[in-house]
Amino acid sequence: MPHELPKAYEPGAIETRWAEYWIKEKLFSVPTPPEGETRPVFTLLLPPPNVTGRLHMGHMLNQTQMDIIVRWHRMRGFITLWLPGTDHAGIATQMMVERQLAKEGKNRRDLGREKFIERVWEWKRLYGDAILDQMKRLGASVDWDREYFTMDENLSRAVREVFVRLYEEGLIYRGKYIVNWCPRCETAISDLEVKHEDVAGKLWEIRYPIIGTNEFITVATTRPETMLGDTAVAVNAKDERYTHLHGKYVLLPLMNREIPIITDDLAQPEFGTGAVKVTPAHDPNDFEAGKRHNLPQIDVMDEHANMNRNAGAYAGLDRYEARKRVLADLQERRFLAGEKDHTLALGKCDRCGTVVEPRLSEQWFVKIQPLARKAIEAVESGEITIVPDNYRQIYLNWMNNIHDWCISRQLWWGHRIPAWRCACGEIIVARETPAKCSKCGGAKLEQDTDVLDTWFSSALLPFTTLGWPKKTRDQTVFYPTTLLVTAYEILFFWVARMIMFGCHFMQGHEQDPALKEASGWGDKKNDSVPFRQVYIHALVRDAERQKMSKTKGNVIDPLEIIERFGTDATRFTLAAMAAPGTDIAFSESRTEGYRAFANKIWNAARFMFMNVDRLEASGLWSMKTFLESRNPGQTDGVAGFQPVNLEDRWILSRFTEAALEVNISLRGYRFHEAANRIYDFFWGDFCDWYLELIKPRLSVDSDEGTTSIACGNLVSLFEASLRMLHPIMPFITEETWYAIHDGKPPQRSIALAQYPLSEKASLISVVGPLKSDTGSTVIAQGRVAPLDVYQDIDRNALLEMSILQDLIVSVRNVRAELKIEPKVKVPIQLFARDALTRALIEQNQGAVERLASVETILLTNGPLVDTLGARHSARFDFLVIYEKKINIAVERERLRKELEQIEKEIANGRSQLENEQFLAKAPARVVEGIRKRAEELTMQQETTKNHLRALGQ
RNA sequence: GGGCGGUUAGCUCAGUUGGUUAGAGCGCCUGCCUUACAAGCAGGAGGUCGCAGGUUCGAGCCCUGCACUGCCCA
Repeated sequence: MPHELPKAYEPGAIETRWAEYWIKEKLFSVPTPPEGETRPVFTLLLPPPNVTGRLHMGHMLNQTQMDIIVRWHRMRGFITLWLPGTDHAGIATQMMVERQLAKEGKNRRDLGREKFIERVWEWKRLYGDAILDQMKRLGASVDWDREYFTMDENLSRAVREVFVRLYEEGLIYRGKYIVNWCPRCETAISDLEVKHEDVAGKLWEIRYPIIGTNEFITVATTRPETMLGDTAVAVNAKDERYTHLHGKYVLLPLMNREIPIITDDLAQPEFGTGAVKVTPAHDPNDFEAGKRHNLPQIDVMDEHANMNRNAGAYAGLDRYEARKRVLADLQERRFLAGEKDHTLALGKCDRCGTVVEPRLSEQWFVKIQPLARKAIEAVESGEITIVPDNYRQIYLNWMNNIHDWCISRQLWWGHRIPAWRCACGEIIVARETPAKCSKCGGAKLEQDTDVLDTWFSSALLPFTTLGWPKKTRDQTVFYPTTLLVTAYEILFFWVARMIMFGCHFMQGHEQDPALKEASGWGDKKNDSVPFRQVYIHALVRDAERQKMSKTKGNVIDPLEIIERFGTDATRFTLAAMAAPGTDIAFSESRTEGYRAFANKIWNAARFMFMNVDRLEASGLWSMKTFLESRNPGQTDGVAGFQPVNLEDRWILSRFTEAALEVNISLRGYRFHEAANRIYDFFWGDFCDWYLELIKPRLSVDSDEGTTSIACGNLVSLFEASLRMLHPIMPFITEETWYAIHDGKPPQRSIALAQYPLSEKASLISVVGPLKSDTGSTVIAQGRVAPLDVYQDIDRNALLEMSILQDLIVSVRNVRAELKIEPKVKVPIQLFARDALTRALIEQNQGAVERLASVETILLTNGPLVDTLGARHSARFDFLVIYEKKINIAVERERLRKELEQIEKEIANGRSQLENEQFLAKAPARVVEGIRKRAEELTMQQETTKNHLRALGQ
């Protein structure tokens, strides 16, 4: 069947078609594996995007990396479950809907709680799946049958269960404390949701008159308006300046309230005047001090950060207006002693940017220490590994300094706290709505109006998505999940909390031992952890390394990039730039380059099909017969390949090296290594050399056997290369793979075929470098592998081919120097220094002639004279026979520069070789290398000198 | 204030326990519409690896200090 492919690759239609096909066919759905299943398991939870979300570059990077790892595991034969879902995102979603209401001139209170929540659900139904639809365009191979939403009934029930259990265990408590309050969102937020920003502010000094004396004590503050709520002045007990004031009282200016001078470490002698005002209701440190000294708490602001009745004359004013008025009044009454510039770290609401107000209020908290202890242990003991490793310390530092977690939010959208208050004052925490009070029996119960922090529910997902609190087969198989891939930003928000909850609620859980062993986790002792590994990826920035943000307007829309360059090229860009631990400065020029790569693959496919079609038409070969004979569905290698010629042996070895290395790179989440390795192999080896070398064998002039072997080799190597590339570029590989199989492949998708050499690669352990003689491959340089892996690499073929390539490139180089017209073929004289090289060149004479535009090769029996157009190397000399038409002056200059370079290196090498210390201490391999290099250089030096002489110098 | 990272070609970045000649993509220069590919092919220029010391036979890599820069935490 003839293949009509357009000359340039057009990804658009192809990609959407396959994306739809994969979903329709449910290729990635994973039913619960039955008892007795022995295949290895790989489980990955998708960090649930917000229902308010639109796909951005961060998602795209995150999902590309997950999809690469997931597809790779699936092709390696793992039962591979990738669980997708979305997060209800309490504050964000509520804000969206409130904004929508505002356009109608309404607010949520106009609607009432119930109506409002209905409205949010409606909004979620309309817009909440937008991001999942966009995900489908990326080709993310998730199990859509298991898609969840954090407010689903089963997940909500699990949230209540967790809350009640923690409450019963004394790990959730309710209390009146200072929390971070956002006056705009009108809710408490956790420490993590406050972002600190250094701003230029003032430090004001205020004089408080001391009762019974003519003295004043001067306090320093950045927030003068809160003085209205002062209930003490603190000095340090060790500060001798104030010793005489211990036990005295001051009269609080503007309020005329008598408040004590207390001694407390809150006051640091070096800061300001050494005396500080104490406002227990408006500062967390003052709050603690207040408790130590039994001070009253006077709250002077309301939930909008406006001054309240307790602020006396200032009631009703906004906090900043109040500050101005307080300062003016203090000034007027001569209480203001000074004003200094001062930079302060201002806390702002992560969500809306409003300056956070420390507020005294009644909230629910998680007592975090007992949970943190287990979470620290899990990471310290290596039961969970974090990649890159430096995040491990960051995690542990945070975990060791953790504070109790405020989990109640004064919102309507979210999981409502399962606590009820009886008229008698009793608080009842229960899984189901209680009918009557457990203490007084009264039926007048009111549920807590607050909802839970969104992260509280998402922290449970690794087990609740697998059916918890029921004990399910899914849990036995898929828990702990294998990996978590996420950005650093949510290491604390989400990752840390999942670890805490996982270790707590899944304590005692055991994964199916056979599956655990098969999956490679047999050495792990703790199956309560939510995942075995965490991979933290970088941030995607714009080309100027700026963080992308809507306000800056530098957001790159991944869908727009996809439209222009294709999903495959975009994915490849992200993979190729994703060196662990480094942020990605996304540049379109790179994507353009990888679109060219896709085009290269496309055209290589065209070349293959062109030959296949031609040979089939002449009855010399049959794709169908060939494919059936090799049974490609059953192999992870290059089945049906017959290495008869040097180029065959060579490309097969290069493929083997590449595939082994790609597997090893993916194992370590080194996506950039894997991507570059495939790129170099496919373009640099396969297209640039192999295709060129086999062209003559594919031509009609060749005999039938030669042709059919060449064509079979071409097809089988191409097919295997597609499988190697598939995790990174799923679309173009699926398209061409289907074309190879004429629409009837052995599996329903290349995604279900086998990954090249993954099993062999898994035998290679990564240890220190064991440099080989040739140093030609990474495999040889850095890894230890059992012999049977090395046996697949034909070292002679690699060496021989490198000699040929060296010859061809050198001749091309000389041709360019001599300005020989590209079309003109020239004869060369060639002397081979050893028998191997001579035989090699004789056997591959045609290749050299064709690829280097050589007319004939005249083999000589002795070294060639040095003259223009000649080259000398360790293995051969050659001379291009051509009338010189070059610019003498330019050539001379070039040679002079070259000579300088050579002599510098010779001097370098000589000084090393004359150094006895070096000879004594350096490994023989290195010394030998330098010696060989020195010989070569001396020869080159001679040649270059001779050339210069020939030019009249 | 505390902690962590970065500084390598014009740009964006690789560089795996120190070892022969520091790489890639894009850009640039020269020449080619060579029957798969001009989104291509062939060739080329371009780097005192932030600065200053030190350890070592040998440093882009290890140590110390400095400069600039980014991020996180308080």
